[in-house]
Amino acid sequence: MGRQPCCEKVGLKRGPWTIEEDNKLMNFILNNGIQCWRLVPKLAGLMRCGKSCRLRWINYLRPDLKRGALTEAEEDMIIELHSRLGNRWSKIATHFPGRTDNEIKNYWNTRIKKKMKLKGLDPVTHKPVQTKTRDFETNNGEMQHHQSLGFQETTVSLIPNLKDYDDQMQHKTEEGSPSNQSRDDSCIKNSDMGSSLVFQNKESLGSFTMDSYQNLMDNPFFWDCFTGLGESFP
DNA sequence: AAGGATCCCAACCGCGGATGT
DNA sequence: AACATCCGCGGTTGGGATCCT
Repeated sequence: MGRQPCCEKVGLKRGPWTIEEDNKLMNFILNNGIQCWRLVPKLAGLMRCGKSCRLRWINYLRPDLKRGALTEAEEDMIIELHSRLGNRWSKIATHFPGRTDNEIKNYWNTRIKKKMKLKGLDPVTHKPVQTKTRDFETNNGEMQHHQSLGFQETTVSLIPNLKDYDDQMQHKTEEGSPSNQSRDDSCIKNSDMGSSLVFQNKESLGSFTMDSYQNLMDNPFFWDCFTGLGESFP
């Protein structure tokens, strides 16, 4: 039942890394840098394949790694980025200095996915699993109350709109559209952690910033809009 | 206390793209 | 152009830790 070895070479060590191996790899890279991962294990005196060394360095040994649990703000940003980028974890991870794509992917799969399902949202499309939104809205007095507080219907469908927009942009890029602007550039004005995301040229959105998204997410009424959506869909 | 179920994450695999020859 | 090699990415899994009964 076991897995096939990732390298054909027999005798290479697999499984969890020991402290000694970590030290060897760390010392080697800090002293010599990385030219070719394939050569790293040989030169560092490790019985590992280059791929394994690369992964260990990137996901665990890198000195700039941020340790500890992800914050709520980071979690919200992951959701937002995932709604636009899909499962492109490495792209998403570039917005989180010190976090790895593996870490974000794991966090998504083990926690956010569940949270979204509990809120009645499809983790793939970010759309409510429910289709009869009209019935929901008309039968839900609270929803109307929230709208009277300033939450428009478009607010709830915001994430799906972003995804659709991103899909369209990707399609455009794949077709080799003369407008060569990258998808990220077209919708993110300043994508560094902590700065505002500004979505432009989208009829359905107008202008929308990450800050306002954060405000939305922080507002308990926003999440109330989804309460009960999942109950009718096991 | 025991043991079964579930959660979580480090590590692995296979694939596709980039680069070199 | 064709092939080989390497790297990086995303999906998946093994197994330790934790929770539940």
